[in-house]
Amino acid sequence: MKREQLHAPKGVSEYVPPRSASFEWIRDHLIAPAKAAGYQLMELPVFEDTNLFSRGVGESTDVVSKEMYTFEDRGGRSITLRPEGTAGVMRAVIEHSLDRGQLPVKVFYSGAFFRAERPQAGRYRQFYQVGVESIGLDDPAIDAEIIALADTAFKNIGLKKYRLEITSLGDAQSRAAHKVDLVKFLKSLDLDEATQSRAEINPLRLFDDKREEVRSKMAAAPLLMDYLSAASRENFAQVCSYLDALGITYTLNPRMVRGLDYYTGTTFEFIHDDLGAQSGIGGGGRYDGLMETLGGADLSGIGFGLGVDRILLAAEAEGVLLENQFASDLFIIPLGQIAKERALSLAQDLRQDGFKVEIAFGDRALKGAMKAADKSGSAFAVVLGETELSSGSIELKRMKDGELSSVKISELGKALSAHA
RNA sequence: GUGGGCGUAGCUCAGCUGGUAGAGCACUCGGUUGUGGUCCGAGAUGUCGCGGGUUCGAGCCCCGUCGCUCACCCCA
Repeated sequence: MKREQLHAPKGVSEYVPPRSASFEWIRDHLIAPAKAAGYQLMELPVFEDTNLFSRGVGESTDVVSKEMYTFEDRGGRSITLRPEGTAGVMRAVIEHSLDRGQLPVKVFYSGAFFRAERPQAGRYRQFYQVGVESIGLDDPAIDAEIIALADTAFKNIGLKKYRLEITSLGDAQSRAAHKVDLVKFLKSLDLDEATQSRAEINPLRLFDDKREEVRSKMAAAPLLMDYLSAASRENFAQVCSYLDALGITYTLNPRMVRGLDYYTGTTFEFIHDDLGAQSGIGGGGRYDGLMETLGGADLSGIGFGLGVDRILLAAEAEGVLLENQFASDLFIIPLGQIAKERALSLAQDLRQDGFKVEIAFGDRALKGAMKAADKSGSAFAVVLGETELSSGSIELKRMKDGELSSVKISELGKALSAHA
């Protein structure tokens, strides 16, 4: 009986060798700067109570209103696969009273997120994000540090063709004042039905409409930037001057819109130029009311989410991933049973010393095994047979030029570091 | 959710106005005895996405369906 070929669900991103090594490398580099700055891991569930997102992210967002994977579990509870990370982090911070300790609470996370969207280049139904959050203190210096964490990660990866856009969404009064004028302005516009209803849900959304006819109409729209209260303005100026001091280049984009409702104050986005329509590789901002909304103390926080899938795409587009970055140091080719036994323990010893060591398995002809060593990209190869076992010395072959050097088997480790 | 493009070996693709499949790369083995990358030879691999229709006959035509892809929307 023939079985149907099984496929991964539509639109998920998955990584298998050899590309999985690049994925892992990118993800680790995204996390590293946060770790170096004292941020600690949050390992949270991928599914949560649906209310967490409808309350936290906002009912008016597309993410909540039409992109969530929501289902009922066996106990009749409404469960949702996490579409973003911040809400879950806040829930956990409140639940474990982390905010009762020293502030800010500094955490990072890494994992899969889910959104039921139509897949496209750089947009997946299951995707990966690395996020960082600093909760409990409203200090412009933290805003700058958070932004710098992402920027440093991109620089360390070797990305060049990305840019940072920032703006301030101000405080509640700033936004309220602006909204009145914006709504008035939008009413004067002749918009199609779909756009009109979008405007009703969240008038700010019209600022990032890509259609030319909408963009030209929006050119004269009142900007939130111009409605900032004195305090908000001062706060944002501080953030900018810290960024200047850090040597981080950015452009002000007063028309920037984020898709999650909880953002306030400093808000930013990293955009990559080689990516097509889904060009945002990361974004975030401050969220003043989120924690209180979720039943916690009235504390402010700031954080970001970085799209690992998209950043991998960007790194590949820029060609910054080195080909043999992940290859082994040594490839051992044993000849015969006894040699195989010795190869196993030799490999184990060398691995203990920190070398990446592979063994040629399955009795292939020497030529074939050598070919496998070549394909593996390993820096060195050795053939371990009767001669070597009895003499105790072995020919260490440097693969890039074929140069052979005779070394004692017991000193292979030394030789590897010396010849590298 | 809306619209465009595409679905032929693991990958990239070719396949003339319909006559039941090919190339390159990759893979395996070999070119005499224990050393890869070049070269030469041999070999393995496809329900031509799936279902139906037209036809003596369909990978090529028609319908449907699924999938992939790009854009809108949305966002990481």
